[in-house]
Amino acid sequence: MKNRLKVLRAEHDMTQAQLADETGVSRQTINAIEKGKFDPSLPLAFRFAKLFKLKIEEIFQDEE
Amino acid sequence: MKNRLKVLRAEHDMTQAQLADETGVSRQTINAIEKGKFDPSLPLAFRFAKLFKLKIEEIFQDEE
DNA sequence: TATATTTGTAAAACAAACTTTACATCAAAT
DNA sequence: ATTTGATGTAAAGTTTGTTTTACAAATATA
Repeated sequence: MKNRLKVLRAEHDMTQAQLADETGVSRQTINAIEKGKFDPSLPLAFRFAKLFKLKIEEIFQDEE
Repeated sequence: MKNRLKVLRAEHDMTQAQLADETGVSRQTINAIEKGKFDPSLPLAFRFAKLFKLKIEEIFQDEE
C-alpha cells in the first residue's frame, strides 16, 4: 500500500506534526505511515481524504 | 463507520463465508464488520472495493 | 556556525483488527 | 420435525496500528 501523504503535505505546506494534529494522531504515526511501516486504519484514511478533499484511492494505492 | 456490505452481498447473492473467502479473511471477520463491531483495515477495505468494483466511499461512510 | 525546526527511529505499552475453535440460533427446506 | 445452510456470538490468542517518551540526524534559518 503506497501513499502520497508526503507530497500532499508538501503541496499544503504542512509538517508531519501539523498533519498529525489535524487528523488526531501522533507525529510518529504520520511518519510511520509515510515511511511505509504500516497502513493507517480505515477511519484515519477517511480523515486524510476529508482534509485533502480527495478520494481515498487518490491518496492510497494498492501496490498489487 | 457504516457500511453497505450486507446489501452488496445480497445484490451479488453471496454468503458471508463466500465474501470472507474472496477477500482472504475469516467469516467471523465479515460478520463482525457487518455488525459494526469493528472497521476493516485499509487493505481489506480496498479488497472489498475491488471485488464490488466500487469506491471505498461507496461502501463505507463516516457516520459524521 | 550555531540554533531551531523538522524528520527518522526505537522500545514499551496499549488498542484495534483478525484468527481459530466452538457452539447456538434462524430460516429454508424440502 | 429434523436436517442443512447461513448467521450470530464468545473466548483466547496473534498481529497490526497507535501512543508516549526519548534521542539522533537532517534541514532550515538566524
